[in-house]
Amino acid sequence: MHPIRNNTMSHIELNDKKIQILNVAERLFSEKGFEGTSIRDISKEAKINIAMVSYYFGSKERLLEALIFHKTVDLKLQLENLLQEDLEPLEKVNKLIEIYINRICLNKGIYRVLHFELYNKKREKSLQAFTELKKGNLKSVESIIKQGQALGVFRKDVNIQLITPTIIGTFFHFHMNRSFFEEIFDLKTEEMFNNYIKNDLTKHIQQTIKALLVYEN
Amino acid sequence: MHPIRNNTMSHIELNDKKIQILNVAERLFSEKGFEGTSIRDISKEAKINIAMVSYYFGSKERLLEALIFHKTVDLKLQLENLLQEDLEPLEKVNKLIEIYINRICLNKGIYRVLHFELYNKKREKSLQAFTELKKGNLKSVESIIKQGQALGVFRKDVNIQLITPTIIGTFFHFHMNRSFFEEIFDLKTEEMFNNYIKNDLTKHIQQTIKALLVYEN
DNA sequence: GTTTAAATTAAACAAGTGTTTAATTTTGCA
DNA sequence: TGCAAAATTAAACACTTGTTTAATTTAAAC
Repeated sequence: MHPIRNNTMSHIELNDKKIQILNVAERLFSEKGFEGTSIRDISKEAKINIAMVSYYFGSKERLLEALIFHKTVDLKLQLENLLQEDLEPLEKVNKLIEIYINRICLNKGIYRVLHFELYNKKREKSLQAFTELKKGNLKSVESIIKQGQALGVFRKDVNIQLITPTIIGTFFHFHMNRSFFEEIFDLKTEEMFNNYIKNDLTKHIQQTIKALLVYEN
Repeated sequence: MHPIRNNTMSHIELNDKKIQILNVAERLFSEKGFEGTSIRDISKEAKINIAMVSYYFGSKERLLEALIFHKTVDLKLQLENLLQEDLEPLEKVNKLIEIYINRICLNKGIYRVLHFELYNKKREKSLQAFTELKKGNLKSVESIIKQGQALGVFRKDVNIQLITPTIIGTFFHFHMNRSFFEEIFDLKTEEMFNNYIKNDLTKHIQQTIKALLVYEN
């Protein structure tokens, strides 16, 4: 009768209505935080009954788990594909940066949620899945850089594990202080803001990482 | 009778009990978020009556405002002092990075709160104060870099406004994914974690910014 | 010691929370 | 068409939320 009681998260099937709920939840969680968003908010915007969230996902907590799972499954693949491509090391790194920015741009909401709601260690389950994802990503980045080092293009005294923080961190900080940068760069429209990211911010990050990787004392 | 009704935030005097409340609030807001922290949580940990928060600060919202104001007033000065120091451009930049990291380390809590709770634009008042703070900081950074450019030490095609996001963003991303980095770097104790920041992470950021600023094609 | 204001308290307030229930409607299949 | 499972609903549940009230205690000034 009840579709998911005593079920594990990864086996929940996603019909249209569930995906609709997840999308609304993503936006609201990202805008107002997990605690700041009520199930009534979600059901109102998704135009469903309050009970449907519990009916479909079991609880608000498990809705969050389902959301994180749903939005991160395909991220891993994209980086692994990049590994196989036949590109020069620096081109690969630049493409890596573009992929990161693009991915996070497309999923702004969930990344905000991931960072904010997984910071306190209580949500063990979601956190573990997220950690595994990051480990996989780090491996991909590692082998791209080591390829460049083996070819003598990249210097070897860089802290590879800290390159991702610089890429994502720069982008994220820009995003988290959006209204500030909108003001100082005079980015009046959504389009102008996105264009700034696509051109200037991406270029800055690529320039930074390139300098770090190829600069000789 | 009531000490603060119809009063503006900046004029609230801070006695010991208020500061105690602010400190507890900072920790809890940072751990569980603004919405995730109840006044009862705060009053319990601060060992005061629930009504005292409203009595002292007027409301939970104004408690947050007071917290932000209280914790950011002296940040501006530190950067302005650095400007006056007689150092080589690169030394100045390195010291700038150390100041940033140190400041945020000392005030981890409030910076988390600032980023998370000020992201949605509803809290106009606190947001504006924060924006002014960032503008001032940017000015300091700008003139440090321009000094280096005038001396011919730094290249001129860097996006100065995006340097702070790289510094703070890298550090913040590291902090927000603390448990992940604790795992991959095997940082078992608080001390080891702080040492990693003080040595490796700081070095990485300094190395990155140096490369960006002095690298020639 | 009395008085007056401030500090502190327990209790109550209305509103909002996540979740469950039980009844009803819709759906898919025989 | 009939029937059983699934989907959907409104209502109620117990609980927590931020805030206010009114009473009491503490502190300071005269």
